[in-house]
Amino acid sequence: MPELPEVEVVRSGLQPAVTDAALTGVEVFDVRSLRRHAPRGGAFIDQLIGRRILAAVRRGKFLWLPLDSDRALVIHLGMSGQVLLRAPGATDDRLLRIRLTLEHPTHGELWVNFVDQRIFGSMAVDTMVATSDGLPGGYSGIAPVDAAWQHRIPSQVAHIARDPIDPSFSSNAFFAALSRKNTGIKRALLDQNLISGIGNIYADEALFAARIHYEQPAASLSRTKATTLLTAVRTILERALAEGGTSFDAQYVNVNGQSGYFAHSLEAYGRQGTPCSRCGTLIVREQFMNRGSHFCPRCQRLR
DNA sequence: CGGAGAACCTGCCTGC
DNA sequence: TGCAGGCAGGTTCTCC
Repeated sequence: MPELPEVEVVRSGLQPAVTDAALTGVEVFDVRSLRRHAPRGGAFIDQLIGRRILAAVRRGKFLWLPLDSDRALVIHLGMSGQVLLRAPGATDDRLLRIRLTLEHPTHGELWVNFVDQRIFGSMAVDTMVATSDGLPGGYSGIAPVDAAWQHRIPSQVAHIARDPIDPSFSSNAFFAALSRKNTGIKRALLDQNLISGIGNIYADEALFAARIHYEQPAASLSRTKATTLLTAVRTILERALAEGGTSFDAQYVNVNGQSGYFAHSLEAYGRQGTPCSRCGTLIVREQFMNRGSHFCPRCQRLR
């Protein structure tokens, strides 16, 4: 479900609630939500109870809460995950998989409910490793300070590329990687090892804005065209973030259960059969990578 | 090794 | 009303 803007909305909502809080309770209702945690079960809880949360950090679609140990609690929302802040004693959310109980020094006790319909999402306790470039591991909303967690990253996130709104993202490295890729541009945009945070919605939106066909070979883009595309990606991600993300239904919500408004601004995704806002040609939907690709057949020609 | 497709899951909506 | 089929915002594994 969630791409960078939606995950960032969750991160920023979590940050004030969890920073400096102590983990006093962990309940796992479905161990399948620990699929990225090794080993499964007990050790997950043992490594969390009594620990203090230092921050809420995000790279691409991965979220983690560094702990006052050498580990972090890694959260991935998958296609349908939600993180909801609840008052203690609140009625269980439907499809509740994991619940954390926190004790915050000023806000008191709080429940963090991890809800996930399809169970592609997960929570995991993971060890932190140094970032390969020595730069901050991800975005935390906190200016760089001399804190060990800032220059580390959970081992299972280390292979994920920086995202395009990360100050340490390298445009040159991205362009170079594109030129080496022997595949279509949409596949490249969705490859989290090249650039992270982009999913099916924002890939279609960025390609529409840059007037590029989704199967255009990645290596065939000129430097100018690739720059246009990266600018479009950033513009769209930031606009979506400013509007609280894209919600089609109650599936994507922020930590308080509220929807985002960017769905009203979509130009291509889900708009098949309706006129292109630029030229009036009907937007087409094609099956691609087991999902839909939406584009204007006139503005976005394969060349 | 890189690239493409399958696999992992459940719930909801549509059409018969 | 019931049910089969299609669809869903992602990542990782396997096969070529």
